[in-house]
Amino acid sequence: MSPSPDGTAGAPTGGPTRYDPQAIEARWQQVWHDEGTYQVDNDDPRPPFYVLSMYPYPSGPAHMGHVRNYTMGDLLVRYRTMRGDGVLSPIGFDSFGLPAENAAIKTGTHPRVHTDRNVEALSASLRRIGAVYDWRRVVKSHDASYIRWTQWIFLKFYEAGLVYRDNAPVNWCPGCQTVLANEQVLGDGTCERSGDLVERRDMEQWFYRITAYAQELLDDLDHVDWPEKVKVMQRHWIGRSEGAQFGLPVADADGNARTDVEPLAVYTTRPDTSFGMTFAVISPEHPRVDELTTDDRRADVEAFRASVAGRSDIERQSTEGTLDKRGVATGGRVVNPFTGQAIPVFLADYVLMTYGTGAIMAVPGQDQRDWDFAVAHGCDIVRTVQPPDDFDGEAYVGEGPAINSAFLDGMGVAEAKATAIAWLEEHGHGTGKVNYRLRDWLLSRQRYWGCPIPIVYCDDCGEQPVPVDQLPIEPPDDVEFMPTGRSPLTTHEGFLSATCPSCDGPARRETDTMDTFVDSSWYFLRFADPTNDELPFSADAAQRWLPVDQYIGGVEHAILHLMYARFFTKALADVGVAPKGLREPFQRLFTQGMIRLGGSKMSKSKGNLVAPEAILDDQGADALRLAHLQVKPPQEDVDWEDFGIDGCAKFLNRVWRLAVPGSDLAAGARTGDPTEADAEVDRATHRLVARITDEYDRWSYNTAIAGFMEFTNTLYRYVQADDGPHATTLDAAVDALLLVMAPAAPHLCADLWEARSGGHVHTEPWPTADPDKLVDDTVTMVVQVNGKVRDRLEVPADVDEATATALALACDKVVAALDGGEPRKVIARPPKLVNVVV
RNA sequence: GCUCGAGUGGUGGAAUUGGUAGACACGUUGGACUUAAAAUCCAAUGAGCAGUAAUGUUCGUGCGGGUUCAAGUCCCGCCUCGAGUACCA
Repeated sequence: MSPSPDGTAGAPTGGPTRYDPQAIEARWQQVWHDEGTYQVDNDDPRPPFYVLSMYPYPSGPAHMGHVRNYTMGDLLVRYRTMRGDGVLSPIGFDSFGLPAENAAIKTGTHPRVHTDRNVEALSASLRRIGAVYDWRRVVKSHDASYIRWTQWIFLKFYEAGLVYRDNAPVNWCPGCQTVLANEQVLGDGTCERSGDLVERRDMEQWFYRITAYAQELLDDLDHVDWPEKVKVMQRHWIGRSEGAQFGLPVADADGNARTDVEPLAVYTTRPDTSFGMTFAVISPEHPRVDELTTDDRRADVEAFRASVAGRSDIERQSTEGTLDKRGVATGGRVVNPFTGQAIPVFLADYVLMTYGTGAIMAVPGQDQRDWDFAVAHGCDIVRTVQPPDDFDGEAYVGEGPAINSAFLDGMGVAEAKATAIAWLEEHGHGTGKVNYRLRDWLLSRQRYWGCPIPIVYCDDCGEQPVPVDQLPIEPPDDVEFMPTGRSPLTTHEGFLSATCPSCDGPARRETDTMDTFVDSSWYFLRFADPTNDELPFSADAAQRWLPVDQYIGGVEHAILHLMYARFFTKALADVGVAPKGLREPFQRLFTQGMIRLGGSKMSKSKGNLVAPEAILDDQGADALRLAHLQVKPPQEDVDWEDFGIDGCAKFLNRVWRLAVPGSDLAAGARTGDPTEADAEVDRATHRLVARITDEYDRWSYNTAIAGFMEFTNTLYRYVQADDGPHATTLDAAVDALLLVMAPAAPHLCADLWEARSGGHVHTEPWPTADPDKLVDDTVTMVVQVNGKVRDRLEVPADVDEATATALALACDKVVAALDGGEPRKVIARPPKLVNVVV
């Protein structure tokens, strides 16, 4: 598919030069870089517009997923620049992380060396696909200048009470030798990175208090222009529920409520069904298990707790297994405050200590799981909502009037809830309560290649934040990587030993580092002010550029990165670092689909990567970019097998032969008065501009590429028609094509534009369409009989309804269908359609 | 189970408010150019039926109903595939 060695053999009679992607692409990449075409200063007079593609983990040269992502971002950067905006287009590298450390263990190469090498390789790839950035603003997570501010922000949050240390049951990945955040554990209980089965361990860990923002994180989703899918996922993850929390007094041997011990707190979303509570269930990890267990049941309870402790999370969460085996009676009883009845307390593994109060009221009449449990353990079942007459199921969870519920009887669910909560509050049993599924963000990792947590431990003063003037705390370079996978920080004396900032006595340093999602939670703010050495960024710079006008990335970050970055932005604003009014980091989000090969996601770990190099060497960057844009709507996943690189390369050749100065295709061009054919090409040119503008604006890149091709086909027919082209009409048409294609195929368009007109196509203003030229004088009107197309007529574009009707009724087909009779009805939608009903 | 999203020619897809279904591309076929091939250019290409042909005609957007003059598009009920989530009380 590469041009034939003798170059011009392919053109009808040959152009003065041939389309040589290698030569022009390298040259223009150099021009954009040397001239700083896409550098933008913070006092740029143009309207600010911030385009950001998620910064990549530097895993080596770009793969196809990168190409797709950064091509789309680049198209937008170039398009908005031509529209007259001062576009901030930064790039950086998410350069901390486990792969570099694993490589060090395997090959002995230091993660810093490995990472720097990969950053270089990836930077070079990005340049080679023609993506343009303000390279002065590069940010790398592992740079000392970035670590410093990541740690500074940690301390700022520490001061504000948004960071804390706690002993908690955590997710431990044996493969990664570190703990993971809840968000990094997949639904099947495996690590999202290594695929290993995640274990439960109790460890001292650091947390960001993201739950303090649960409600705001939920509410502000309404104010961002994001794909609904992503918003739904976040809402689900935050998991707000409204209900009531109240106490169940512990019962004595006679079943009376004791007043000398704390009632057992339960949380429910269905306080309206409380009269149907016939037992309670608590988590095996609940601190009051011992207290509630009677002596005769203690052996069974202990055995049950031991069996649960030995089970993995997946086993425990599976719905397999009979419920009687998954729960055990404690022998203890509590009192249902609504009925005054004593009810038994069970232990069951499905009650999680980490949600609500770790204890639930069980209402078998309205909850299927409670129903199953009640049947297995012989508990009473009382319906408190009247099911419809035709209901033949077990638990009824639908709407209906309350029954068997004293003062709630007859009320609907919503009213009964409110009344039950009011009753609880009035009698001091409890209150209405909102709960969230979202947990605090576990940020510590037992790894070397990450941002160290700036804390020291002093025997006398305890946990102490590192003074900010000692930042950054960098991971030391003189370390050995052990095949055990244990972080070398834990054995590095030079790193470990520190001085207590409070008493100047000896202290030891925290050896955990931060989750790399911490780094990516504020990098977009650093881009606004990347060299600031007083602050992570100035509020003014953030005010100018943030929120990001268009953020672009993979949907795989829908929960993790995007939730964390939102939290950081809000918290940074609240601690006075970011502008007060900056509540969201990314105003608009576009999530592009991933690339599959052989049915599975293309990824390094699957070993099914297609390297772009061979294509760049052969058909060139513009052809590869076009193929990515054309193959499918950008938000959808795509199979590599469906890419049409050759077709795109062929198309670029067609454009080249048409547009290159001295092209034989334009050789016989006429001058003088334009003909109707010329006027039609002129109108097509204006329609192209209008169409592409609209399609770029709504991310319909695949149809935009089709638009280029369609228009090019039109021009080929035009230049090869008997009359030949009109010189100025053709020039205007080709110029317009080069302008609208410039964001998509930048090298080719830049080269042709320079050859034709001089100057840089990418600094030209975006063309505008003349509205008067968007419609033809005549249009094709469809004539239908009973909704079926029977004829097509050329009519004036401004034909009125009466004329259109008359023309339609005069058609042979219509006359035949009417067979002398009158139409029952005529629907006229001039000038597009007339439908005759007979 | 729940929540989203998607099902259109041989293939990827197009059709923004209901108004010519299949743009554009790939593939295939034919023609031009060539000693030949490649490349290039031009043309045809949803399926069926009738016709030498121009053409005519029927069917056709996962399945079954419905609304409408008119449905890929709206409504109801299903099926299949994909994604997310999963005992969250």
